[in-house]
Amino acid sequence: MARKTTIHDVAKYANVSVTTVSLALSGKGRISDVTTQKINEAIHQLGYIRNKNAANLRSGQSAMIGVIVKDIRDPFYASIITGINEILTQQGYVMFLTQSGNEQTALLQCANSLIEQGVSGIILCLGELITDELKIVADRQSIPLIIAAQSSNIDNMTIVRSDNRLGAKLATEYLINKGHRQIGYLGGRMDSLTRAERLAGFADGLFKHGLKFKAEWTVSHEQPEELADFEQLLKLHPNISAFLCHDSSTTLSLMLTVSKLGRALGKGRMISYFEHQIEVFSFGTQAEIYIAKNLINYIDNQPMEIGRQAADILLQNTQISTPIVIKPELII
Amino acid sequence: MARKTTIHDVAKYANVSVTTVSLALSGKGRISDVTTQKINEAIHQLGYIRNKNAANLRSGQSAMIGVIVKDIRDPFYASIITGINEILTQQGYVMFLTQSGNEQTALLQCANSLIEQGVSGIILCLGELITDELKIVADRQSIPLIIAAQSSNIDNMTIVRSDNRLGAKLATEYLINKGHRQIGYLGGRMDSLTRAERLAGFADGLFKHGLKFKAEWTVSHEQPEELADFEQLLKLHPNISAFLCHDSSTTLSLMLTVSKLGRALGKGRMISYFEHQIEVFSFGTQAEIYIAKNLINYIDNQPMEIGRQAADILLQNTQISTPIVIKPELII
DNA sequence: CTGAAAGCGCTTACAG
DNA sequence: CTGAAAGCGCTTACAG
Repeated sequence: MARKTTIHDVAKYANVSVTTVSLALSGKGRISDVTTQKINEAIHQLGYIRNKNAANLRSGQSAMIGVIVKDIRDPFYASIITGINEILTQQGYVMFLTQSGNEQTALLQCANSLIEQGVSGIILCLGELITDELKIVADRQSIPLIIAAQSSNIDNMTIVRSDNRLGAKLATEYLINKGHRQIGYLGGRMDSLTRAERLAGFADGLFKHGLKFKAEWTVSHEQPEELADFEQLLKLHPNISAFLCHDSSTTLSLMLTVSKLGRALGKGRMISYFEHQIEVFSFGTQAEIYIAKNLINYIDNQPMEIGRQAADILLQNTQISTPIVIKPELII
Repeated sequence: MARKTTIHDVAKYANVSVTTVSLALSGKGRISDVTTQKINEAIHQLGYIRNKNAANLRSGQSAMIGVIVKDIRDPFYASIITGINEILTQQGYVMFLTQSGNEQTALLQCANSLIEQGVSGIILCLGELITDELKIVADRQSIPLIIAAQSSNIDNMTIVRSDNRLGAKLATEYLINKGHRQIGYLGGRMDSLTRAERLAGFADGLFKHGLKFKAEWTVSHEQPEELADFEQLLKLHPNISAFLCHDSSTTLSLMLTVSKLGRALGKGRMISYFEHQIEVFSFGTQAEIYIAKNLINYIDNQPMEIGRQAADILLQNTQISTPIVIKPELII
């Protein structure tokens, strides 16, 4: 291939000026139908593809959004990104994706790299990672930043997040309405903000129906001991008939434990095959496979919707100081 | 903020020419330590961030790679992308990510959008989607294309993929060596190439040990009936003592079925709590939660490695006609 | 090792 | 509705 075809080639081929071609391309000036036809024909014939680098440089705008995610393999983030992508594509934007991992320095490198590319905004999917330095860098370049998260206590930034508390409350009430009186909460790390919010919602639901929150019916997630802990809990409190599970992994562990003890997991519309049926309500995303199989009730935190809203707000360039809280959906 | 700081500001501040700054930035000319110091100081003081759009435009190069993925929520793809990202970041490249879904037109739009941005190569993670048109477009712009996939029968493009056949064979032999003689294969769609390759490997393993492949011990994945089908199979052939499962979703369905029938799932090092223990070997990625919990043996197709290799080859710009086949790893 | 200057491909007032 | 021309911020021969 010789030289790339440029807007000049198109102009010459279509017998118009470059201005006209440029205007037609961006849909700005009012160009006659005939001219538009000629230009399109030329573009097609020449296989012309517009050089956005040049366009961006000249116009000072970019239609590029950066996303920094801690780990795309986390289904919650994967869904957020799908939502972001949906809106960006729809609005003619493209997405730079960088993965930060847990390192603070890597995080800053990601941001720097995105800013060098000229993104006009950055969406952060970092869980509970600290973003103070990031904000300073972005502010200096006056690049808007927005956080998409499960939970957060950051208050000086625009943020879209889940309503963990409401989700837990609704699930708890569902279980209570089905007749469960002894309900436990399994999983999640002790220091997780998300877990704390959910426990609050769990308590909300219990209190509303005159039930008490019992710390001893709660097991946090300590990697190696989990299964043994669950087993002990089930043996110690055989009358617990339902559990809220922090995530799909916890749900699986519970399933294995229950099956090991010769009891069965139940769901409203499923038939029980064992005497002591235990009902589960899990937190999770649709992307998680066995949840998607329609076998377990779960609270969908709507990560795609979180992504969509975050992208929307960023593109509108509105500064919002109170968090946008996305309502969870009970999938029953 | 007034005007963005440019290379000229840096040059003025550091009392050198723009050439010198540019050279120092890209590490090309031999610049004295003193000068480099002055420049770095100026960059720091001014908060200068290089405009890559301008650099790309002028140099005709880009350090941007495009990725088109069918669905990031698929853990296999998510891991591939993590691998790609690792190499790109390491080499100073950035990644545009677009999600195509299943639509052919969306696919072309993604490609077009990436080319407009000036990517210097595109990695395709599209499963078994057809990419002929894509190739034509990319070729015309002389942009290298590379496929990262689970399986593939495309032969005119550079491709990095899993060795499904070997993985299935190794898993089968493992089960046989543990004493299993009646082994089934569950899950996967009938028309899946990946499934076909695995069945071939499954048969390889069986034949090698003088066992026969029995089609009736095989259930393909038909969404609504799966659980019932598994149950029927287990009842009809109670002597099947082990299964290869096509994916983690299938594994879960099997677990539920087994638990429902009052049997137990076993793994070498696990204790069996029921008389009829069934052993499972699943295909999957580390990202899949319950597999990661170390509860089930699985074949890791090394998607991150597939991503790494794909990125590596693309950056080296080498055309490779025979597929790069990544060896799977048995996680036991 | 450094400086002056051309030009990458586009957009955008400005004048017609 | 269209054209000539300046300039976005950088890189890169070229000459010193």
